[in-house]
Amino acid sequence: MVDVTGATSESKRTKKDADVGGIGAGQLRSFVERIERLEEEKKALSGDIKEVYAEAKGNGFDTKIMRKVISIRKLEDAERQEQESLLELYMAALGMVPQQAAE
Amino acid sequence: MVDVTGATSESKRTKKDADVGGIGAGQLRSFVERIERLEEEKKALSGDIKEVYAEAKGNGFDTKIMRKVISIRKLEDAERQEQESLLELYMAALGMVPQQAAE
Amino acid sequence: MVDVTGATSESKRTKKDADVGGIGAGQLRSFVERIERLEEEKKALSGDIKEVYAEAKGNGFDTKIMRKVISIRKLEDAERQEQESLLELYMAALGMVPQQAAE
Amino acid sequence: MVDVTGATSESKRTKKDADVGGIGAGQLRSFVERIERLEEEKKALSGDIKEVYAEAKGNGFDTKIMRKVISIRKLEDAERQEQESLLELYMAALGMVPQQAAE
DNA sequence: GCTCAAAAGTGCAGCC
DNA sequence: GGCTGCACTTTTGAGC
Repeated sequence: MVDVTGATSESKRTKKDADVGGIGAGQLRSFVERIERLEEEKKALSGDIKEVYAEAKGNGFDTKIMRKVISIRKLEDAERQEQESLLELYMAALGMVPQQAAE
Repeated sequence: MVDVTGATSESKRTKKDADVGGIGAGQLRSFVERIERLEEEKKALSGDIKEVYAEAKGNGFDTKIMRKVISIRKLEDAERQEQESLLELYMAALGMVPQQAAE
Repeated sequence: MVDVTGATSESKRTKKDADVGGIGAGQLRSFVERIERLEEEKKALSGDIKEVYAEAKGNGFDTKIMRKVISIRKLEDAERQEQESLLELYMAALGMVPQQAAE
Repeated sequence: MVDVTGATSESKRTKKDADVGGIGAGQLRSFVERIERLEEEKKALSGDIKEVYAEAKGNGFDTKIMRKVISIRKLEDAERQEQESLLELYMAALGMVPQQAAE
């Protein structure tokens, strides 16, 4: 049998579930479940977004254009942040402290 | 100027923010903001997942294999759901009604 | 004028069709035509598939269920391949070499 | 057991593989296999296309731009066909016969 | 015509 | 740091 932990173990004693391959299988299980839980939440959010688009369409809006608008706003936001980080860089280079870094 | 609402308006009165193009711009704004909020939450979850992988890696696990394991589990889950929907389909084909349709 | 070859050329002499932008335009043309030919074949196959479904429907089969069945078979096949690649991954992690890599 | 043929049968005798649900299961199997074969060929072609792109990249071409070029050519071709079919329509309306369909 | 699912294209992260 | 492979997004096509 192979090491299902995915851990780079060197002993590979394969004792029991709680300690397989020299590294905690229970720990691995924990990581995997946490990730799967988070991915489910992501999936749920995707569903929510889909619903909002559906609702918007039901109110006569063109979702294709909406998506475009949102993507543009995202781009602009990214640019803005880019500019801000550049500004901070300049300020740091000039020995200035940022008034208040936005959290 | 073009109609940025994406609404299938015919009047395009462009009065104020609350009513552009014959359909509520405020309503559109609301939809857009809801979507952007949800997308932010998704992004945050992606970050969380990334962190978990990093933590796992810090504990000696091979993230590449972990990802593979998770993808397989996802596949198995997908197949299970497929089986269920197929069963429903067969039942429908046989004129049977589902005992209780899950809401 | 811009470089339509897509090649990372530095000269941009734009002599003739056989040599544009310092890199063979004829070569590019060849690649493009090969791709377009392959895509046409793909499209033809899609048409063939459509025809088979139509024929099946003409013989009294429910194409919706057929599609479902086929998708499930595909899923099962995908999972099988996933399992195999996972096995390879495990073996690699254990420093084992594959007996013989299937061509 | 349910009717796996997907056929809209009313008898559902479920005799054996060659005749399930009143309609030929063997026939269904034939349809399914034909479709799966065609889909495999499609997949193979996708792989071929991928290879051509890789080869082009290896020769210094920018595949992203290549894809753009190809998509534009496809669009232009669609437009051209649109024009031609319109022309044919006009000619038919005028009682003219098409000389010979352009290759 | 609208909705939904499959396919393609794009962008990103991990790896060499 | 370039590249391959992967995930997400977008687009296209089929079904109802």
